[in-house]
Amino acid sequence: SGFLHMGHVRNYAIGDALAWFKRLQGFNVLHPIGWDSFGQPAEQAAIKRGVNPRDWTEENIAHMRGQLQRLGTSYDWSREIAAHRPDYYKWDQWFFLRMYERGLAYKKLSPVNWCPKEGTVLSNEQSSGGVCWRCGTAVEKRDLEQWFLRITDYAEELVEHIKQIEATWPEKVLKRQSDWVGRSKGAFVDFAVKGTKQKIRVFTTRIDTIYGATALVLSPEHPLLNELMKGSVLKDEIDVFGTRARAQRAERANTTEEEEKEGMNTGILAINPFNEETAPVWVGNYVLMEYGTGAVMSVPAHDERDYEFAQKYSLPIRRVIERISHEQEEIAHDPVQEDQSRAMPHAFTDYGILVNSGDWSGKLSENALTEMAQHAQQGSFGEPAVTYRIRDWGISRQRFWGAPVPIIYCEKCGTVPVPEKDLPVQLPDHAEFTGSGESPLAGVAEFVNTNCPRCAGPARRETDTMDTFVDSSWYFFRYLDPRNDSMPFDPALAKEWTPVDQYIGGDSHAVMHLIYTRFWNKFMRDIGLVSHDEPVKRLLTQGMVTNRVEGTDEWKAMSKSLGNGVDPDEMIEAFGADAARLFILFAAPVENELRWSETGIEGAVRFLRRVYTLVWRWQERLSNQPSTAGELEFSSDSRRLRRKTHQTIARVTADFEELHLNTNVAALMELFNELMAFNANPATASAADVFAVREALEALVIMLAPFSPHVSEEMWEAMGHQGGLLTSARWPEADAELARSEELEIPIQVNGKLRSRVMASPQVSEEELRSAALADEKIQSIVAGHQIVKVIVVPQRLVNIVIR
RNA sequence: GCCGGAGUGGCGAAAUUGGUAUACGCACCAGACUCAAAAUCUGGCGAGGUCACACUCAUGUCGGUUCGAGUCCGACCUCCGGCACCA
Repeated sequence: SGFLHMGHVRNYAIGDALAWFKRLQGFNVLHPIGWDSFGQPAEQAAIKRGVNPRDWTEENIAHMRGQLQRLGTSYDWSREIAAHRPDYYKWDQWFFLRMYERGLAYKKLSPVNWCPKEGTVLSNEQSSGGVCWRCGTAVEKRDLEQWFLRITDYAEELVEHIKQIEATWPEKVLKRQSDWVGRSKGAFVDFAVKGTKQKIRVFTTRIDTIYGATALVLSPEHPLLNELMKGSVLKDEIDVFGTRARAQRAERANTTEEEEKEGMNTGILAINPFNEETAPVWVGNYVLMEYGTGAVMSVPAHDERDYEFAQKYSLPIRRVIERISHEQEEIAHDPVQEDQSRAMPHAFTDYGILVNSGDWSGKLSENALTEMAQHAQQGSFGEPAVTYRIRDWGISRQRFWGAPVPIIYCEKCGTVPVPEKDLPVQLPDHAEFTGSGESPLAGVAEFVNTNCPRCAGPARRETDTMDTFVDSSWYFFRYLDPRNDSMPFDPALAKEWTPVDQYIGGDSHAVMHLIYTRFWNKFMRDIGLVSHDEPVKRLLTQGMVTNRVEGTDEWKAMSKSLGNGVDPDEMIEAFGADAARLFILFAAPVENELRWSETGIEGAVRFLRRVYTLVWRWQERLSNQPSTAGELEFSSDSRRLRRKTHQTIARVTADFEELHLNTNVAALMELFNELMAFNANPATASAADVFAVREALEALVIMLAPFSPHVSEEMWEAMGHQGGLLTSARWPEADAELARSEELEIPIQVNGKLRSRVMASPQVSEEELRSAALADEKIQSIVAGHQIVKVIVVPQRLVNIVIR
């Protein structure tokens, strides 16, 4: 939208710190940036202010690039890309054509999510919860002809491959994805319609309860309904019911309450293939056409919804599963008799023992799941089945500022894909922005009117553009090869560099971008562009940066509309980029919400200034040639400083791998505090003292560079590294020997309570430690008069004396 | 309702995965410097208790395991997030 906010700064500060760390360790790091520049903000600006979306976008990019550079981010700008440029979106179109060839991109008329405020169609992922992901407006359902991508073909893999990333992606993201794909195992069962040759197919995950099915319930939108009701006196009434149910469903799209269940008996009878009993066929507003087969068998005894429905309409409730009893004798009773007499206060949804179920009675219901599904298959009235909740990805958008769908409609030849040699299908320079809801491209005659690539006759272009999530589904692969004009990227480069080692973003994209990009990767694998299943090895979901909303107690993500945004440029102006970055990484763990605070950032300024001052105090001594440690005599104080230095290096190095950046900054502050406490005067310090100070300061400055690069670079130079940039320095290595403590303080507990401490050498034996503890004066006075039951000695850790 | 995650000082948060709870920072208090203020420096800072110690209590609540529990187990409470009739 043109301006960075502190949420961006946090994201980039995390990534930049990691890139610095890995480069200093000697790795070859690809650290790119680009612009997801198609989409609504540019189009809104065009509608409201009449500006050209392309100019507006380019200006914003220039501004944001400046902001990023002022923050000192270390991107490889030679790989910068932008989605709205033809050399990028050409490849969106190329991918679309590859999918079209394989039947993975298709057009169909279907009820789609329509945001009335934005005047466009949205995907299911973008209208999760019944509201538009951008503006929060309740979405409506409209029947429109739209382009879809067959993400459902990959539903199984999207669930299955979670195994490959579950150790390195946040659990909550994978959980949401897994729920979104919504795999459920069950069975299809065909119920014959009495007196016709028709069958009604239901999906159930509980085929074990089928002897308890006392009705079938169809969705009001079920396609068979019309045919079955032909000639029935109830037909008109059922139609009215269906229309009303649809209207009500649309109305409560954004409410949280469950709708009252309503239904109507159709008068049709269906036959349960397991027991040949007839069951009435109803229509019900709670049966979704979009899931399963749009028809369910109603088992009131063992399903809460069916129970509620049966209660309301007095349908019979037949219990067919009994709880497994722990008391042997209870099983011996005849459970059928007992159940029939007992009213059920609610549905029993657990597994148990089948009763009242023909030959299946007495079996464990859980085991019957597979057996009954196989039985249905053998009898040709059903089969085991897996269904998914995820729907195909609708990508048509009635917008100008996106990649045109590369399709041409010819009167003679029909739907014709644009030949690859004609890509990109370029956006025109100008269009009318009415905000009316129809794609602005439809009003651009020179765009719409074209010739058919097959017959050369007059033809019209598709005027919808693609969802911007198409652009972002594969962009990180383009960084590998940003100027390639014959392929999206060279597969050899992908093999070398991908999957992405570390991806950083918000968890708001859990079921949008992050699921699309996994899908896209699998498709790219299938056409031979990449060789791995998953695009991203490790994912970090950073927490939001929030600020108080003026006049309230609420902390919300910074945004223009709430007026609680903080401009990074103002922070840079007031405190400097280094302090802003340091504070944002220090204040909280990277995945936590971060509440913005100006007093916090002042603390970061203070720390940097103190380090800087210290470097200047020692500068003169440090610019001389360093001695080597071997020829020096270290005092106990300088050995202590060196110990802290090497302990800190070890700690920071390890914590960086886990992105525990807040504790890293704390560790650097501790090292600095140790340096301040080091009792040596720069004017008179011994060579050994200078060595220890140099070692500590060099380590400190190098390890500070990922957080605060500018001031670190300047301090590096002041320390005598003129001409040798910090970027070419090497990350320090911890010497385990020097990091080891010379003396340990061992806590002594009595009955688990801390009572005293003794000093001991790290080599002290268990026996020595035990006697030292017992010899301690304080311990003796506590223990006196008690019996010592035992003494627990944890080497190098503690002693616990148990007394009675 | 279902599924996740989290509860530690006034605040942001640490705790090597069962071994000295409260590191580091913010805020606050006192002192030094200053005519004064800011900045800077020094010291203090969980609660109770004490001149000061000692000691007692404290990681949402209650219980359990253990020599020892912020960490493990069980029950509960509160907050945050996700999903929403998915058969």
